[in-house]
Amino acid sequence: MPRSGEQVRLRLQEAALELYLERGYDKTTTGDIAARAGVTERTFFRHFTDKREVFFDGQAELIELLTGALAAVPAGTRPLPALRAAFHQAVPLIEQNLPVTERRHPVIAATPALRERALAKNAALIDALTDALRARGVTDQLAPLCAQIGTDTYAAAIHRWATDRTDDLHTHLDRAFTDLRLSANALK
Amino acid sequence: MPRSGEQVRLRLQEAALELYLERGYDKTTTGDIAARAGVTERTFFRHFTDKREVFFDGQAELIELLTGALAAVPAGTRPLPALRAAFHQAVPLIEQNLPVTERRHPVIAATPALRERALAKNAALIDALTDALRARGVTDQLAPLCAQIGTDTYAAAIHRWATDRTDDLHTHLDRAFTDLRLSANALK
DNA sequence: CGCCCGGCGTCAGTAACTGACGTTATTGTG
DNA sequence: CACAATAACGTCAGTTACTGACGCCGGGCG
Repeated sequence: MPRSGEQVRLRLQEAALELYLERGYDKTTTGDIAARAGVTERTFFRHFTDKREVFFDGQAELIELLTGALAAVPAGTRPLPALRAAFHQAVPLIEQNLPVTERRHPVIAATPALRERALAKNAALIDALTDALRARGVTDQLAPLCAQIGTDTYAAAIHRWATDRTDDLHTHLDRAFTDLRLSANALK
Repeated sequence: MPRSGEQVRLRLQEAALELYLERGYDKTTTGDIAARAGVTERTFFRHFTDKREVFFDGQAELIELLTGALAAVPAGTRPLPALRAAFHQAVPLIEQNLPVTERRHPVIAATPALRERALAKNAALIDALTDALRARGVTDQLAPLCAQIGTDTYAAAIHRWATDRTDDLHTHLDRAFTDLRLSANALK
């Protein structure tokens, strides 16, 4: 059983967020974060592989939730409708994480290194959804394309929702997928 | 007028590619690259901002070509057809760069740090295309989504073409956009 | 009570970058 | 054909992200 490792981890995350907001990402060292969390720099790197990773946690939960939801969609459902249904299942988790996400967002937007990592995390989600689509019988040709496009639409919906919160996330989700359908219909 | 800076830049790129292929990205230092190019480590960082950037050059040309091609598409053309037309214009450049791309690909695939940078470069392209779409009168809501989806489709086409070269890149491009249309049509 | 072990501290080391300053080679000018 | 101007490079010192090795310490378990 761990001593109190999980609490140290949480303190490190909170300390990093605070310092990144106060001084900016570049002007805070990993030693600063560790000091505010009451540990040494070495302990920081025992909990997080690098300075960026402390900002992106709980991604595994989202991937498990979405792949699980995708597997639960009735067989025979086409890829993009299946993805849309899975994303609807994730709405509560996203709404619940909004307070943290809103604090992180300006830091990520202002820091290229963090944007790169955010893109990498998104790519990992797409890879997982690609595998989940293949497990549903989607072609190797079609699975990566649909996973990518579906995730993009989902991301667009979240962005619209975060900037204009007059409507529900469910509503934005359906609206974004409708935009996708209408835009794609203009091809040919 | 510069001394011979451009040749040094090219030697550094070639040296980096060779060393990354020989020992792998992690086991080659920036000093190694500089030494093989016949310069010092400091000079490496005068030509490239970091160790990853030496691998991603000529992105500006592609962005200029695509945004220019997008601006040249007849007004009134819907976003995704316009993007498809622009991507067709870039086919010669991509075919011409294939030899270099093929050498870089295995290194990028094996190196997470380089994949992150590749994703960032792709994101920069999407941002440029988003602006170009807005200049064509596309909504702020629709422009980012279409730029993202169009670029994804274009990337899928290139990937299919690179792995199965029996067909033309033009053919793969049209096929991928058709896949997009058919997949999106399954929404409702 | 003593053993075990997981988490932490300490120390030393590597390598990616950065700023400051001096040096060389090329180019335009009289 | 000198000769200044300047862009590119070398040198040096420094910071910081990250890693491996080893020792310590506290808590569970027989």
